[in-house]
Amino acid sequence: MGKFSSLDAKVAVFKALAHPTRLRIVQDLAEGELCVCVLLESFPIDMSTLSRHLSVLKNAGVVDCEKRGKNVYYRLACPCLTRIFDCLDALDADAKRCACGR
Amino acid sequence: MGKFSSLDAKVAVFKALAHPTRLRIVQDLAEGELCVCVLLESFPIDMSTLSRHLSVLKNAGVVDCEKRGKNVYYRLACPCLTRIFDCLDALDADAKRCACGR
DNA sequence: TCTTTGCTTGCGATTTTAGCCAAATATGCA
DNA sequence: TGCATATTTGGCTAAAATCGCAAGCAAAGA
Repeated sequence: MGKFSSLDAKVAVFKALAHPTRLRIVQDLAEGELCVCVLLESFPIDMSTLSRHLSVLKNAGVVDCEKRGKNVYYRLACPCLTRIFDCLDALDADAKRCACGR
Repeated sequence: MGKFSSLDAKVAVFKALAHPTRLRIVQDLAEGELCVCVLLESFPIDMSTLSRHLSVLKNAGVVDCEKRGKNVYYRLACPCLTRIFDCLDALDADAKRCACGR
């Protein structure tokens, strides 16, 4: 049984992505791993709030983290997750790739 | 500008999918359009609740609806949306398709 | 050991979402 | 026109999510 095979696991992934800050975090992490303090520079929010967003993403299986020295580095659990964005972008960018022709 | 190009539009899509009932509705509609009364048979919830879930999906641009006679028929706004599920399923079913090798 | 830095967690206040019931609306049929 | 059916909307309450502040904790360095 895969990580995202159950309905609830999928719901958790979508719920994790269903917040502007978390979605931007995921987009940032698509470029490569980042530590919390670096992420914090991109977001005008309290570090505790950022930390909670990261834990939502982690619990959903969207990201992993690793502590190295004083810092905690977050990365996408699977880079393939960005394909989800590709799906949406494809609908915008290239109607021909969309089977329904819209 | 496509329908899902902005961050907020993407968030709305994920938010719409971030509920077990709505996710199952989308899965059901992937097979083809259905009217509210038929959908209702699949879910042990109040019709008013179902109607609200459908309006969340509609406002996010995930589904469209059309009234024909006494019934309202819902369908996926774009069948391609099911590619989002394919993305997740691919991670479970076929590790080779996943660039990160997990 | 003591202090600083980086991050997480407990908590309370506020906002958002979900659910049901009841009322409103719209269509079709008698 | 009047009634039944199908769906949506208003109003309410309960539950969940969000946020910042303050406190806790672990690793690093003085």
